[in-house]
Amino acid sequence: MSDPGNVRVRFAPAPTGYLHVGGARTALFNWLYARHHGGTFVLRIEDTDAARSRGEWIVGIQDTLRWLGLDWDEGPYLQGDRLDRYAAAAGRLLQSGRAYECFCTPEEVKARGDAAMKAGRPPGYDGRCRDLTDAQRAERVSEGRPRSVRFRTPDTGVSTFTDLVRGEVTVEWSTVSDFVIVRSDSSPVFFLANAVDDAEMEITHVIRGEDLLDSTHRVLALRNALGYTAPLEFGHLPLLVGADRAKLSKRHGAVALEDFRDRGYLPDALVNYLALLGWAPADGREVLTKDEVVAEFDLDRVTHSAAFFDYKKLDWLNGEYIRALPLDGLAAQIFDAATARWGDRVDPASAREVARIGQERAATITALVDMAEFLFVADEEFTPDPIDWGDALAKTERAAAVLDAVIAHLETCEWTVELTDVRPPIEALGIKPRKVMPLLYTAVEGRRSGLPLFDAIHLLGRQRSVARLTAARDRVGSDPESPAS
RNA sequence: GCCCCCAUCGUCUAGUGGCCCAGGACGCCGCCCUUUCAAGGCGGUAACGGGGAUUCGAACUCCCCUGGGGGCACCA
Repeated sequence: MSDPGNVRVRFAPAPTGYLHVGGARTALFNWLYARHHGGTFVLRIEDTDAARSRGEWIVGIQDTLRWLGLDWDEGPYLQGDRLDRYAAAAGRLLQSGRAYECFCTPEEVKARGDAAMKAGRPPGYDGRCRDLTDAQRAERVSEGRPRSVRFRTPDTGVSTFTDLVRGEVTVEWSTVSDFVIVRSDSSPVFFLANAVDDAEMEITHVIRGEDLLDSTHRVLALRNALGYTAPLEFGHLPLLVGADRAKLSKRHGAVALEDFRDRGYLPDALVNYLALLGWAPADGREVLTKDEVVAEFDLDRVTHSAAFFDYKKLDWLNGEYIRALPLDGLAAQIFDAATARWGDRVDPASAREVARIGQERAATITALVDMAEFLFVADEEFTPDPIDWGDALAKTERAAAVLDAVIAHLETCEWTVELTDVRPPIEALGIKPRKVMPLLYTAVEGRRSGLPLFDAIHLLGRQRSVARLTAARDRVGSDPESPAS
């Protein structure tokens, strides 16, 4: 649109776990950037860490992206299929002297790094193998020492690049130590594979988390050493943080996207919410369709500071989406979710009624299904929440009389929603209906809140409703008289 | 420890020198509506971290401090 060039972006997750909100947000922003600019969205799986990568995660990540509606135009490319390219690139770097063989073990490097840090020096690689002679190298090889390849970073000067969201970022090369690009088992490390792939896949814009900001200098140096000259721009997104303001990670409150699906969130609502984390449209709208976000999205409106994932706001937004859903669609979702829980006790017509009656009141699909539990659960398994029941009973005067009156009414009334309104018989006792509602809700629906009571009773049917109220009446009777009266 | 990034209501944000004694949204509080609870309507509470500098004038520019975060792996 505003940039008709051939934008090519990629989402490049490591298949070392499920996709969490941070990763999903990165994927989304890449997708948005591609769609806004009419570009190409590439999916690339960075599985160069064989020890941690798992095939099932490769599948899981794709499932999640599909669920969110983030379709990719190319890929998934697996780095595991491209190892020869990385080896060739490493060979070139070795050849040109931009990289060198390193015979230090990870343990040695770590130990020396720790010692350096204690002594107040930078903990990075100390350059021990930087300038080995041929003879020294031969000696180490003959000793059978492990051999990795390290990239030689410049000794002096500065590295500067212009970040699309943050502006100019500069670092002194003296603070960037040499880093491994090929492991001693000859597998490539992230930096190498990343640089090679971004070049060969003709990526034009790298959009990723701010935790990768510092590594950009290394990637740029690598690209340079490899002779890649095509322009590549970077944009670093603010991190998503937990309640403690620390980066979200799997062991730190990061929730798998699948959990959102299981908990009844709508993908469009989640996408909408995620888009608002670090970005806002110029006009301040909060509820936006994907197309609207695509139309407005660009990196120059991405914010700079970390954002906290606020479930309260997501709940509100998800509720907006549920309320906006066509009844048929909501009914189908309720039916599916309820069937998953109660099997063939669930019928489409009832599910549709639940959807119709509950649509206005639920924040999530799951919450709505929970409201239908009283209806679909087997009668012998129906147990009112003991806490709700106790609270309601304690606050209800003349509970026994109320229940008797309601039961009598329901046993004889015509079975319409209008007539399952149980207020008249309660009023006839000289009691305000609102005072006894919690008790009746709990008796019929098992909890103090849920679907509107008269609809619930009507849906449940005369026999089941009366049975539950009678059971409640029995419980009251066994109490040593209504406590509050 | 060193390097980098960041800094507006509790939270997500608008704001790019005067329109801002700072706007919106979520949350929270109150009222209304009402079949308890929600939803909805109305109203309210609440922020430019501190100090300098530039300027007739700073939330917006610069510097310092403070605070927060990230990075410094044969993880990505």
